[in-house]
Amino acid sequence: MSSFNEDDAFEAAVSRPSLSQLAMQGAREAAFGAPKSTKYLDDLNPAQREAVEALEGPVLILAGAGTGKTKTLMARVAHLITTDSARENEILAVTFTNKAAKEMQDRLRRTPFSLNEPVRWMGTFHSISAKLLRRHAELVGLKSNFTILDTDDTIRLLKQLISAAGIDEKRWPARQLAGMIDSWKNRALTPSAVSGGEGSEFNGMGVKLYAQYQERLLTLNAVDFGDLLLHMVVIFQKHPDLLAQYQRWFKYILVDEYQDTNVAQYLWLRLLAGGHKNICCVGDDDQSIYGWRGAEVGNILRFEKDFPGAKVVRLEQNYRSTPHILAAASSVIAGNKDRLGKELWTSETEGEKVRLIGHWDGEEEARWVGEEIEALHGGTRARLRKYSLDDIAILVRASHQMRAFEDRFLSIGLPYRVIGGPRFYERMEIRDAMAYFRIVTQLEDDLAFERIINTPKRGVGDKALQDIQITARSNGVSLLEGAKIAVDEGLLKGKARSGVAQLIADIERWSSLNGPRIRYAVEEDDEPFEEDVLFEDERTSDDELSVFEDIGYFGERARPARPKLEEEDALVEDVAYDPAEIGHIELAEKILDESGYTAMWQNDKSPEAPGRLENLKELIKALEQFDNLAGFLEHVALIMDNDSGEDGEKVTIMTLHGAKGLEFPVVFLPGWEEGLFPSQRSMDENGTKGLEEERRLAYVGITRAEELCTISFAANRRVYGQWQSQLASRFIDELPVDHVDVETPSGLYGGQRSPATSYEASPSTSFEQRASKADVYNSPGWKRMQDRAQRAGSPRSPVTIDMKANASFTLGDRVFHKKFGYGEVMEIEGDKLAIEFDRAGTKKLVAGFVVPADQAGDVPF
DNA sequence: GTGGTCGATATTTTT
DNA sequence: TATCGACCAC
Repeated sequence: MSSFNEDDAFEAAVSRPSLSQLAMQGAREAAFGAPKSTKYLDDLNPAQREAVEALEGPVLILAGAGTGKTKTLMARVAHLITTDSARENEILAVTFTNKAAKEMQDRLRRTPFSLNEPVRWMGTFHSISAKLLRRHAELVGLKSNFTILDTDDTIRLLKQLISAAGIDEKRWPARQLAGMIDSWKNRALTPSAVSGGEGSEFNGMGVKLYAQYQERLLTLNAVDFGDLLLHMVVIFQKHPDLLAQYQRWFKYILVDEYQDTNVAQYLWLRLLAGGHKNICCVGDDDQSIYGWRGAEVGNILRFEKDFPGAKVVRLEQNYRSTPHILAAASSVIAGNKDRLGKELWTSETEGEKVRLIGHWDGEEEARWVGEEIEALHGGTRARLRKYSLDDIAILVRASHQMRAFEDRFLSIGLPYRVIGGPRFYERMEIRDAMAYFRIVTQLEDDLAFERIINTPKRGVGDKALQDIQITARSNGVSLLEGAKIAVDEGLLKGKARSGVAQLIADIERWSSLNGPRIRYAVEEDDEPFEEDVLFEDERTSDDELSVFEDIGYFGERARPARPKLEEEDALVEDVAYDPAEIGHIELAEKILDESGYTAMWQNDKSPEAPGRLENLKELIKALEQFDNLAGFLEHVALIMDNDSGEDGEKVTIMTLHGAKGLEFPVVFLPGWEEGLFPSQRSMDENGTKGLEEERRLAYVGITRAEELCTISFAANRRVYGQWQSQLASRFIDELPVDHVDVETPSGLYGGQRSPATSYEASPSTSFEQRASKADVYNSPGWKRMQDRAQRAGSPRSPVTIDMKANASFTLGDRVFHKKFGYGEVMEIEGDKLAIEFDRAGTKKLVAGFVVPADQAGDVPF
């Protein structure tokens, strides 16, 4: 099989070989196949190249921030394929987030070499595990069409178990139990493996409840996120023959962000890499910030022991940030003891120093940042270029810090986007809609049924629900069946009865319309062990296979729901359409309409309602990319795609955690105060380990910046409504003085910001010397600000008025704001409005951010 | 079964 | 200070 290789064609065209050469080449190609181009190696630096070319055996790539990690990884994939070491299909590439997986796919597409087929086993630990578990579900007592529960489902389930166990839910919240179970699963502990001491936590019932929970999941034919991995680890451990097949299949394994792996993931990898040991892990111990979530930095620190003879390659040349920014980051991270050691460097020489500034309070800080952003955006900052708002990010330690910025930006009319809030699929309306889809797709999905039985209101309360649950349990059937019996036997009365009866009829009708029940051929080589590799006893039986096919769990690669009669569809066997079937998109709309769910939000007057309807529309739109509801549900269970098509330039506000892996020309790092950052709680709960993780967070924050990094802190901050005076963070003392400019605080009622004056460090400071909070506290600007503050009294921020154009509202107008809802205009001051919101109180806003009440739903951000 | 009030509570977050 | 959940009154 010869394939056209673009690179070769390109080279041939450029070098213009003679006809005879061409003929020779043709002959050679016919005999040996086209010579493979390794152009992707050309723009790698020596370290990257070394990492790419070390194909065999265990390799650890220690890739500092901004050192071309993804590029290197993808060049490695290219190299594996070009050197015929593996086919696309035999490479397992694992990431943590879908975003990272997607980025790899994109990157791979841009790598100069040509794929013969897609690299299919590239995805998150969870999505790959789900794919594997669907094949082998029966080995852990599940059916292949199991449901993947999210955190919310889990908590509701645990609540039931806790109250059934007669435990006071108040003292022992389900959340806490969920956290414990999760951490057990993160450590690959099945109930029987949990140690006695730990298991008797949670009022002595910890493990018992864990075991009960697992049983319940099995009867529900459901798994939680942790199970996806844990079940696979258990399967691999119990079935060495099966494991051996996968070991043989996945010839090369690549792992991204290895420092974030937990024990279960580590075992998962170790098992799969156990045969050939061709495992290449990329990571940065300095960016391990998920210890609290079960990540074990130990995994990366121990790599060489786990895989003797491992090759370790360090990527230290940074292509992202200026030298000052790198110096600051290096200087801070040097404070950590447990490190593999790495020093970032750059060939760049130019750049602004890291800016450090103290403010009087949090609002002042937000005000200053707002003004800075306007200046940067306007291009009026000396020595600096003009920036798009998209170039600018504010990275905070805790999400509550975002508020000050949101409030401020709202009132000066600076567009921003908050990343990280509730994820799309976590929103109430999305989950409700999904629950409808779930019950229709799987009539036994009790949790889904429970969720929607009274949404919208059908007069079904706790009592009615309980009756149904009892009926279902005593008959050993699903809730839906139980409900049917309860209706038939007259156990339900009045409203509840008619409501439930209607719902049951609806669900059955929708379900009958749910399709399409296409049988589509699984593409050749899509999965290991089709035909040739599959051992006879492991072959999925025809029955089971048809389950997959019917519900479309191979849906990602499946053909369109109603394939047109094109040639390739000749592969589709046995296409059976029921003429009564409607497409899944229409069905979804039908369900939401007929259930009254859409109407419920249309009649809702709360500020969120229009947004929720909007989200539902997006949900429907998202369906277009799938062939059927089942395939879609799988996607949503595992993916948080929050990329709602945003319009216009916006400043990004997000947490430091959320910023890992991203980069911005301009970064603001506010709130560097003891207790807040480093977080007091982190230090209290995890001591030095906690502090080191906080420090790594600081490192991550600084290294996000390409051109300009501004660190700030406030002397006073409102914490839970109480004013507290704050001390500048110890991390500030760890900044290298020669790479930092101390800016003059504008101070209380300062209004005008003084021009960027570089604070001259005392002559005795050497290159290695650290900056100090004292530099700020002793700066003339700080003293001036303190004086003013003392004269003015309590800490509070001035309100500046920006006179921007337009908007015509009259006193008393009813208006709508996306965040605050409906309200009435009470005051007008230029283009600024004071609005008394029905629910959110009185706010001052720029007129551009509200619309007349009758145009709700069409508000700028 | 719904709506209101009161009190406890308060990082970081992916799948 | 703000939010969420539980409990109580209609």
